[in-house]
Amino acid sequence: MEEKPYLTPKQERVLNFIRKRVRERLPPTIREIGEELGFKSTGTVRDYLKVLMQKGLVRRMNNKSRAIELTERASFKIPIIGTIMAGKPNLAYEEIQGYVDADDLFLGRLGFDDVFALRVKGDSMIDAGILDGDVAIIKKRPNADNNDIVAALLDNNEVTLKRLRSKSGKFHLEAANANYPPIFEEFKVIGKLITVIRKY
Amino acid sequence: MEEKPYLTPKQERVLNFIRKRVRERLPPTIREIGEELGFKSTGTVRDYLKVLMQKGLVRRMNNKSRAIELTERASFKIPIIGTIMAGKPNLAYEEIQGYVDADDLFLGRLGFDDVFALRVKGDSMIDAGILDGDVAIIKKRPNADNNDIVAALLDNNEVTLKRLRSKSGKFHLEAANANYPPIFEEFKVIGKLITVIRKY
DNA sequence: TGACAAGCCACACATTTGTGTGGTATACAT
DNA sequence: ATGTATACCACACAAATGTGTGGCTTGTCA
Repeated sequence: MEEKPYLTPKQERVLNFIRKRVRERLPPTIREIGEELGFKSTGTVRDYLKVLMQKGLVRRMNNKSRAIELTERASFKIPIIGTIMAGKPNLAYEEIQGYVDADDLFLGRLGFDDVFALRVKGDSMIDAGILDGDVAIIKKRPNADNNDIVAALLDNNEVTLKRLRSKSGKFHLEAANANYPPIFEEFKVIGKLITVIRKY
Repeated sequence: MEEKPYLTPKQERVLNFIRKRVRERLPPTIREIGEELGFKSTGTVRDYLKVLMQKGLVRRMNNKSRAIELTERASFKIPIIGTIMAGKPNLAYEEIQGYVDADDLFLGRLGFDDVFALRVKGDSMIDAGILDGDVAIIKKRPNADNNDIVAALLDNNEVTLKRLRSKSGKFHLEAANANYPPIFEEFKVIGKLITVIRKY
């Protein structure tokens, strides 16, 4: 599934140090790497960086201090566990099926300039699994497709989360709850639902 | 709610540029800031950095390149919009009620060492608003309280997401779907549901 | 009329940092 | 034997980067 180039233990140590520093905010300088790993020559570190570059693990910019970039995504990852081994007292981390990338899960590669959140009030979308108190992540858009769940601005200046329906060329809004009638009045789509998050 | 020191527009621009660069991986050098903001002297930039430090917004290390650190939490934030102004074509960002902190929303301040994710299969928790395909973020724990939703390991080595119930001192598992009977067989709690995420 | 802060600039200098050349040694495969 | 990869070092040099001093305006507040 994932292509990981072979790394010698030493090379791995260098890469791990870079990872650590990047996580902690500031990529290291060549001399900082050398100091940490016990190299007395900057040339040695450069040799390591060269192989890491050749193996596609890091990118660099010329003549720029600390300009070491990891090619792997930086945002934190949560393991997805599949089946669990019998009898084991702990989770079998060997069984990790993959990782959820947090940023990805949230925004799916969108920037977050055009993204905002609404806290859901009421139970009008309960049959769509959207409950009171959930956080709805909305991608700003002036339009949407049939059956999309959208945030819409009503005439009374309320924002509501509803499913967009088209019937014979005209759009209206539908709740996901039989107790709420469809909305045929004027409205304006302000965005499309891309993610729902609920905390317990 | 939040103590934000007063910043002049110019100071804000400098801070925003630093934020941007930090997000994009590498804090800027003094000269990079000057270039972006149109300052011809490094001294000017240092003046700005000095006030930003005095106002507690950034930290610096002496004689270290790019060693500008933001004091604010780094993880990205999504604005929560409240009511929307009438007639405005765009979202009224002045109406932002606050920000969702992504990391926070996910994990609620927990580290992510003891956290993993399960992709939900089936509709057994549909009445709790947990649908097929949702991602369940689980905090590893060997036990939980009555009414908590838990990930549990069954005797047949399957992992399932159910609500934990105690009846006269004994625990069993309940689906949130009338079509599924409660589970009284042997099981082991492996973690507690803390977040549900659904992507559209 | 100060005094003071915000906003700028020029320029010299010190330090940090990256680049590059030329080595040495070991191990392994052809 | 020759080549190639790994794994180091010393050292000189260039470029980037941070520091510091001394200015100069424009406003505002007392």
